[in-house]
Amino acid sequence: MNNAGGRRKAPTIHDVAREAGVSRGTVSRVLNGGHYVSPAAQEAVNSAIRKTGYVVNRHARSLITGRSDSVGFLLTEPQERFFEDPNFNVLLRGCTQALAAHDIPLLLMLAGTEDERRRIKRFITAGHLDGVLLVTSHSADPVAEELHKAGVPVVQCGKPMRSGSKVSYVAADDRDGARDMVRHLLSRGRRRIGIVTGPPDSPGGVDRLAGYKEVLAEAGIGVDERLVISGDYSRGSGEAATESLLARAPDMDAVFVASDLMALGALTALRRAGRRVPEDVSVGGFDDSVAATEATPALTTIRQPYDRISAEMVRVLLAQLGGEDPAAVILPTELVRREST
Amino acid sequence: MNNAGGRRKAPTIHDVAREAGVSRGTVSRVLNGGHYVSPAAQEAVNSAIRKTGYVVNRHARSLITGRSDSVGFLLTEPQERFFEDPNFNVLLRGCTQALAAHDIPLLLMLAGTEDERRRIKRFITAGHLDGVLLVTSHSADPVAEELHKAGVPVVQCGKPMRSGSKVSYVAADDRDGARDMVRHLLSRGRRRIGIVTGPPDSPGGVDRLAGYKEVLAEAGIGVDERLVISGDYSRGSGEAATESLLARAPDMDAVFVASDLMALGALTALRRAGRRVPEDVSVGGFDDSVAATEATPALTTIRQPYDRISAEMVRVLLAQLGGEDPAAVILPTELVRREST
DNA sequence: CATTTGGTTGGGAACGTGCACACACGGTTC
DNA sequence: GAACCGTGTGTGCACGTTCCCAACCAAATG
Repeated sequence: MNNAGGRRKAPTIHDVAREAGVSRGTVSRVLNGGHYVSPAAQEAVNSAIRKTGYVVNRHARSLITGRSDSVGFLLTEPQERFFEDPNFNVLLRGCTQALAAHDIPLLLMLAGTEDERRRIKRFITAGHLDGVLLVTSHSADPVAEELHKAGVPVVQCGKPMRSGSKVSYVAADDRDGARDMVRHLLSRGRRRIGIVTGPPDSPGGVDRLAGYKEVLAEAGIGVDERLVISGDYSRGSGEAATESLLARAPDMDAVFVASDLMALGALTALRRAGRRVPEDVSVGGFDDSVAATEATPALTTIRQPYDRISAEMVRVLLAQLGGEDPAAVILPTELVRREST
Repeated sequence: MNNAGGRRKAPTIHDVAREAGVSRGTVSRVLNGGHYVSPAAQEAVNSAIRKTGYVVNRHARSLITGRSDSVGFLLTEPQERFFEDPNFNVLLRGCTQALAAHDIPLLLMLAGTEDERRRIKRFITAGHLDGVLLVTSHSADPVAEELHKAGVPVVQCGKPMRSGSKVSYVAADDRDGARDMVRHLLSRGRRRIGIVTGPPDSPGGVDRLAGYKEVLAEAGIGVDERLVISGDYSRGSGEAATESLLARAPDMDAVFVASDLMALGALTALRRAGRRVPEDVSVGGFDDSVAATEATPALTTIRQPYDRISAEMVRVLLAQLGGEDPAAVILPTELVRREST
């Protein structure tokens, strides 16, 4: 406590070594696993660390190991979606927490513009990130493939479109979730079931549509193409798409909307058209974001286990840093019944 | 470890020097400002940098300078609010972008639990963060003061409660915003104006209440304490508070709610009570978050310039890193008229 | 008793950078 | 001719850590 405002300089591994009466090498060994260290030395070093308040200098460590012990959270979304979609928050928070448990800081990087991407690529190739957690909705995004090719461990949230890709990913079971929802709507006596699916170039769009068609076929109901339309996951597109559906098939008695945010738009469109939910038209969403509980009526939806998704993303990434091969993880979804069906 | 893609090791300042036919020192000088370097050498170095694709190694630099050239974004909110409140997103994104322009990475750190705080404090005192951007709603938070005392540059979002504090902050003009809103409600012919303010230990609560009282006094209308209640900024608390107001003062013809999120709750409570908005009761919010535009009816609200707030937070922090004194910045608000008044 | 073995320890070298310092240069001034 | 300039350039060292290697020791083996 010598200088008032100024930060006094931190104790180094050298100070700890002197305090414990051992060499720097021994302290380093205690720090990194404690192999080949006698119990006595171990204890001496640990108490010296406590006494001096020593914290390892990550920069010096990184310099020699070549690792940075930090991870990037890369968001390739256009800004509007980042504002709008509460799911990103849940994901971001989950990843931050899971990494914190391993003492790994998370660097947030926005990669919306080409300029931002260039800067990030420079940063990564300079070795300042051990790995990257990638979040994007239009998962045909080439960035994952590029980074992977460059030898950077990547884990993507959501299934990549290109099936040949060897990039790790963690995703919910879109197809199965869609099946559950459509079966549920059938069980409520609905037969003219519409769908607002995601973009045709996103697996969320393709797989949810596939599940929908599968169950209808199973039930002996053919797919009426007038009941099928796609949106871009934004609220506004859900509203417009539902309007189109109503115009094309006025007898529609249910609609499965491939995201909660779009489902909010669907509710607006239905209200404006004078249809009551769920009496006239049932509405099913997808995600179980906060939007679902806050909607009136509260949305029946398919819960994506975002907390588990983020935890798995971190787990897979760390495994990959440890030398394991890329992996794909698909997590089960769950139907959450509320008021809209 | 040369894996499949094979990351070849990055070129160093030494490679650049050899390529340019100069010494490491000269390259370093070009990198850091370019003083005392001849135009010829400057040009040779720059083209060598381009040719080799050299990127400065931040770890080596940090090791010797003692700076880390990175900034922490500290969130001391309990998790629910982080999920719920879209304003955090805007702030986080704005700060990330503003920092990226200076090539400074942002490290996201959650400081909800005591354990997380300890870990963060260790991280900071180890010198791995040059400064901290702090976001918290209950701004009596001691963390800002603690970090400041420890000599860490801090910029807080929102006015600190303790008036003696020397911590930098950037905030919107709460009091003036509240004045604008109440004047607006008066101009719409309302006279029994209620208020759901923020927690009494937050400046958002105190100052907005002060502005409310001020304008009522100005207009010759006394403050009816039955029309005054406080919430905690959550949607649920807005709903409950509005219910209480209606019970205590059934003749209320307007309510100024100190956050958009709480205003959504107020709309719910009013709808349930059979009051039409804005015919029977006008509702004014605060923030102008996405929630305001998406509500039905769309909320009249006080716009907090979050984009400018984040930009100013970064500006003030960088200035402080450059040796300037802590500063307080108060930004003007703006009334945004929509359907709810 | 000499030698090997295996756990344990210390010391030197390196990682890539910035900074202090020394030095070169041609032109003044004393 | 020596001592000073100011600008431009190269060199050695330090930053705090990990890694490698040699040295040590006690116990086990020949």
